[in-house]
Amino acid sequence: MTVYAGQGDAQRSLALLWGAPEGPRTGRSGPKPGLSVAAIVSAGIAVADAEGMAALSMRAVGERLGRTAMALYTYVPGKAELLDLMHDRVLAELPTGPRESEGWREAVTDWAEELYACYLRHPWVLRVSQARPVLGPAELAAMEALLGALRPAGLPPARLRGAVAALWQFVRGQAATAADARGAAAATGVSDEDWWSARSARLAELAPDFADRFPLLAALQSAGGGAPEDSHREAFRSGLAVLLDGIASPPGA
Amino acid sequence: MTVYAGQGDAQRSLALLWGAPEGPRTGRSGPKPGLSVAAIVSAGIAVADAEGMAALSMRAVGERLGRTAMALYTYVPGKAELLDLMHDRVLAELPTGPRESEGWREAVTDWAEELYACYLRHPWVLRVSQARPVLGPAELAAMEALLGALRPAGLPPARLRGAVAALWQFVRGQAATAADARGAAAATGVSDEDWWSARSARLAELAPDFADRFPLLAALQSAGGGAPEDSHREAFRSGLAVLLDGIASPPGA
DNA sequence: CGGCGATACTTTACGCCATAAGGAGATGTC
DNA sequence: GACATCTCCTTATGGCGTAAAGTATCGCCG
Repeated sequence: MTVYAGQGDAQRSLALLWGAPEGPRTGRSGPKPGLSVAAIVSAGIAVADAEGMAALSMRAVGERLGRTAMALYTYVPGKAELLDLMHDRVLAELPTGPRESEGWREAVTDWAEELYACYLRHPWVLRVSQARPVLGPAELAAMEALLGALRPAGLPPARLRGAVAALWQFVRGQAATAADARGAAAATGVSDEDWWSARSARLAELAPDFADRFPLLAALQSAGGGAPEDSHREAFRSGLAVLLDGIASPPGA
Repeated sequence: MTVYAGQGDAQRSLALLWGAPEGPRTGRSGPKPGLSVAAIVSAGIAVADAEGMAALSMRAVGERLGRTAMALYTYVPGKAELLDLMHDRVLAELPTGPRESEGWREAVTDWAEELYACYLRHPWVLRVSQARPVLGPAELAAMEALLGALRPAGLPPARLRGAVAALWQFVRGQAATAADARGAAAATGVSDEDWWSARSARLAELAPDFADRFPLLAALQSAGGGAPEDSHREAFRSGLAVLLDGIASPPGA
């Protein structure tokens, strides 16, 4: 199941994302906190990485910390805000420093590869809604890094915005496809290759007129390409190439 | 929340998607069926359109048909398969006939606009997983239509695959962004514009060093662009332009 | 025409989920 | 020592998908 983030209390999420790193807490009564927002976020990521988004429940996170689900509500307003925090923590894995690439093509390619790999490490992030982003520091840093990589291309603002959108959506979408395929393979024990051939066989059975109804599709399918085992990477590379060429070329028609 | 589709019994889904259009049912005993797969799919789409993916439950669909949730299981193996059917039914709204466009750029633009509009009509479709696609007839037809539009560009197979992937992911991603923004606006009563300005103000408060930490982002933000009220369409258009230019240009570096 | 098997649909039940409400125990300040 | 404050718990509510089993309705065959 997909999960909306950014649907919680945005103000609270923002404050937690950018908030002070938990001062020394002087002059407050009551028992010492046994948990922390950071620990809860880590536990949430651990659960989601291990069991997937569907298994991410407040109970599961609490259990991993030796608490009940309700204990978390002392630190975090609710599940939606926790997701916002988890999202930004994951994006913080991306490098932000200046790049040593030779040109903007390489720099953008590096950026895309890093993001793609990050998404594959944490596939559940792809189930987090992207509109009305929560604008955590890591997300903004990733954006800034992409803008830095694209700078030498010298695009005007409108086109730059388009390029950024197209690149991010593409990486995200391809990562989602690859991640889902990997997840399905793991869940069912059927390799991607086997799954596709089984599906194709069944389809040929149900729609014997396939090649007539979808001639271009059939032609493309039979026009072999890269080895099937890395078809996801192949699609990623060739799609990215199209995007880079588009960025490099002067605006057309 | 996002929902996996294609996670149900793929064989059953395929059969239902491609299956015979319900023969006259001769020589069968028992009460006459009061429902049909098609009616259930329609009801599901109606519920999802009206209330969103999160509100799509077997109970809700059954209720709309004057039945209980369990009545649906006579016709459909489960919720996952129902989602597969709903997905393909929605894509069947797309035009498939030959286009009267003047060139491939226009043809591809038309295709992208149609798909974008379709996603916005049924935003919940964007919460359906895309890997291991169920390969319903409508989805294949949409693919075939895109290939037809791209044909005059004369791309070699590998690049064609890349272009298709990049285009589809881009449209899907942009539609998701726009749809989420619209949904959030409807749910909260806060316009996109107001939301962004409120968010920006809060952000400036929490991160006063914003312009120092993210100079390129700040610059891009202040470099005004299209009117804010159609910023989603603007991003869609300029991103698509980059993609089309990339498809038009010869493979680079 | 009687009865029987197949089918449509229902009720009930199970184990999940997020979280509201309220209580118990620990810790600090006065 | 009294009290306020804070952490964490137990309990409860109303949802979910769907397994299991029961009931009602129909068509066929004897």
